[in-house]
Order: sequence, then C-alpha cells, then structure tokens
Amino acid sequence: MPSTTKAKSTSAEEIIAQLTDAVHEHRLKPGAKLREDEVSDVFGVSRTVVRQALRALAFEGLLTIEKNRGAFVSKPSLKEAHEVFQARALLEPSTARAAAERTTAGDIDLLERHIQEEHEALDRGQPGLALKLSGDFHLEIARVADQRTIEQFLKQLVSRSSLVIALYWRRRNALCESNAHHALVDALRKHDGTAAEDLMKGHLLDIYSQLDLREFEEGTTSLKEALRK
Amino acid sequence: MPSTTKAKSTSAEEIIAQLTDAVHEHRLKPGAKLREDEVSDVFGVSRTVVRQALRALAFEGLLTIEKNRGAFVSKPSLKEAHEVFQARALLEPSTARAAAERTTAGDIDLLERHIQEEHEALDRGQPGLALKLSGDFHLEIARVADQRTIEQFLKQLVSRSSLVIALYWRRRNALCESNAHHALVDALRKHDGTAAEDLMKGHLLDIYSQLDLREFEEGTTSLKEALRK
DNA sequence: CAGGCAATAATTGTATACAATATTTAATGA
DNA sequence: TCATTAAATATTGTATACAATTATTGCCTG
Repeated sequence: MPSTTKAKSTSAEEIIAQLTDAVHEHRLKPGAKLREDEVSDVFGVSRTVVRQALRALAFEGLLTIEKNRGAFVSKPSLKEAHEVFQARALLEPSTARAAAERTTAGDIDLLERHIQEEHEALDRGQPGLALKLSGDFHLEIARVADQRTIEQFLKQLVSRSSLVIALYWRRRNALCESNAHHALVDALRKHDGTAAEDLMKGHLLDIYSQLDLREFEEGTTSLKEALRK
Repeated sequence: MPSTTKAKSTSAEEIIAQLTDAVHEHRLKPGAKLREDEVSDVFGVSRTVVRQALRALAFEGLLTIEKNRGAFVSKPSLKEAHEVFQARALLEPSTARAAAERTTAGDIDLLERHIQEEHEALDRGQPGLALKLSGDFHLEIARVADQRTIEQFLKQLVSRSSLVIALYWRRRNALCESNAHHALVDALRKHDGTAAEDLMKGHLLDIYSQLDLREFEEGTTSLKEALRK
C-alpha cells in the first residue's frame, strides 16, 4: 500500500503483481480505467515502464487496451465467460490427474497451508483475498503436475474467471468450495488420479453453475450507457 | 520484403505479423538474435514500437527476452516440446468435435482452399510456407468451433510447435500430413464430431511421433559453451 | 434551454536523449 | 603465447519531450 503521495522506484513485475492482486481481489472492478500517469505517480516510475506492465496485463486478458483511449479492467462478455470455463474444463481435470501421480509430501503441505489461508481470509472478512487464494490453489495443482505450459494458460483462465465472478456471481454470501479443495488434496495425497480428475471436473461445474450467465447485458454495460438513448 | 535500406512507417501489428511469419517459415531460426535498432531500421519506426512488438512476441512464446541482453527466437527445451503437444492433445480433439457440429459450407471451402495452398507451397519448394499454412489450418478449426479463447491458446501452441519442429524434426523430406487434413475436412463436412475428434487425436500423435525428442541437448546448447570449461 | 460547434484541456502514441549494462577489443604482464 | 584486466564500443533500459488523438468545457445559435 503506497502511503501518501508517491512511492518510488518499483519494477514492472512489481506493478504487474500489484495490479493483478488488486483485480483478483476485486478492489479494481471490471470497467475501471487505469490512466498511465496516475499509475506512474503511484509507483514512482515513468510511463514507459507502466505501459509495459499494462500491455502485459492486457495480454493476459486482465486489461483491455483501446487505442488512444486507455487501459480498462476487462469486462468479459457472456460468451467469453462460457469459453473460459469450457477451456478450464478441458485443461484442469487431466492436469489434476497428472498431478496426483507426482504429488509429494511437500506439495500436500503447501496446498493445505493454502486452504488454511483461504479460510482465514474468509473469517477475517476478506472475501476478495479468499477468492484470489482460491485461484492460486488451482495454479498450484498445475505446478504440481509439472506442466508449465498449461499452468501459464491456466493463469490467464483463472484471471479471467475472477473477472467473470465479479460480473456474474449470483449470491455474494456463498462460502462454497472449500470442501472441494480439501477433497482434491485428499485425492492427491492418495495418488488417486481418477478421483482427482473427477473431483476437479465436478468442482469446475459447481462454480460454473453458481454463475448467472443468462442473456441480459450484451451491449448495455453501464447505467449511463443504458440511459443514453 | 523491404527492398534496399529502409522501409518506413509500419505499425506494431505489422511488425508482429512479419516477424511471426518469418519464424513460422523458419527464415528466422531458434536462437537468432533480434537487435532492436536493427529491426527499427528495417521497419522504419522507432525502438519504442519495436520493443512493443518484441514483447508481444515474447508473450506468445515465439521470442525469449533476456534482461539487458536482448530478444532471441525461442529454443524450446525437450520438456517444453512435450508440454506443447500434451496441451494440444487436451485442447484440439474436443475442439475439432465442437467444430464438426457448427461447420458451414463456407468453412469447408475455406479449409479446402487452405489445403490447396499448402500443396502448392510444397510443390513450389517452399516447405516453410507449407508448414505455416498447416499451422493456420489448425487455428481455422478452432475458429469454426467458435472458441476464441481456445483459439488464442492454440495460436501460441502452434507457434511453439513451429519452433519445436525446427529443432527436433527427424527427416526434412517428409510431405506427411496432407492426408490427415483432408480426412478432417471430410469429417467436418459430415458433421461427424466423433470422427473429427479421433482424427485430430491421431493427427497430433502422428506429428508428435515424427519428432526426435530424446535426451541429448539439455544444458549443452552450443559447441562453444560445451567446450568453455 | 437544448443542441451543436469551437476552443481548451487531458490523455495516449511515438521518437529521442540519456543511463545502465553487457560485449568486444586492446593492452599489459607473467 | 595465454590469461587477465581495462578501456572502448555496442546494446538494452528508462525517462522525458513532443505529436496525435480524444475528452471536456464554454459559447453561440436556434
């Protein structure tokens, strides 16, 4: 957290990390604009490096850059939302199976600590942080599977999922999924690939089914725009 | 093709497209260095926009940027090579199935024209161009399936496949796969999703099995480095 | 007072200048 | 002659200045 006026001399990776966290934790909401010199003031670097960071984030799908207009937190359409979870359904179950065959005791520890932190964040009343940690859990499984390429894609998909959840989540209260993650770790511990694959498949369907992905907002993005004509 | 000394005023997208083609057609080989002011001379723009293009290509995996050293055409390791085809095996068969259910007459025309061009390139003695077109064929199927997200990932995977082929291709002569593509189009025409899925799976295995992915170069990249100590 | 139009301001896009780092070349000594 | 070191050169990293574009404001007109 930058204190008063300007923090100084941060690297591009640091900017990327902080903006990513902010979006994942829904402190920056879909549609929010990121002005270049505003960001460069906050981080105490020139626009050059800020632009680098913004473009990297745009490539991941977290931001959308409109020429001569600026960078905005992406607002995935309903179609994109579906596509994200279809892609996850293709990649993650198989990856969970592969992970089960390679899981070490250290991996189990790490994953359980992850779940622990997730619970603590929820108890502390930080649902945004919990959501971010939940996403990291999925990435961790790809790491355990030793699939860097898939992990990289998954990173993008998890990012976009966070945006989808911000836009289309049905009930804000739901504490959901913590069970699913626990069950997954159990399957990994037992090196039960089939169970891990099935659990992951079910878990993704669970999240997917808790989204409100009906047709209603294609084109009407904000109140302002909705009233414009 | 820039003629003599300097072409002028090209956009970043144009640079990305031309460099991508050059790598896909193996005119730029893995390990080749791309100096920034060299590229900016060729395209007649400042380093600013060249750097944008290089970073975008690095994000796709086509280039690797080493800090303070520059941008090089990527040289995927054996592990990466395996990962690329594992990821393709997860994404492409299902996508081919989805495509079969949505294929239109126009799509068929386009795909057949694609195969035609591929043959012509081979006959004309341009195997690099044929390879590039072959990659585009796979992307086209994702487009037919109306899966933009998967298409985007596949674009990266096809790019990396091109690098893998440049590095690990067994016999240079092989005219291979044209049959496989034809069979796939037939399945799409009949809306036979199961056949399309199976054909794609087999096709990918075919390519994969024609690679020479044994352990021999992990770590020893060049003769020079091998002898250095 | 609404709607359009022009002038102004704000913001992004591009080029260039300078700083930091890496690579090459030259020089020195054993 | 070879290795080591130092200077010179070349290349990338960052900041800043300027150009192009977009957004905003105020004004004029109907």
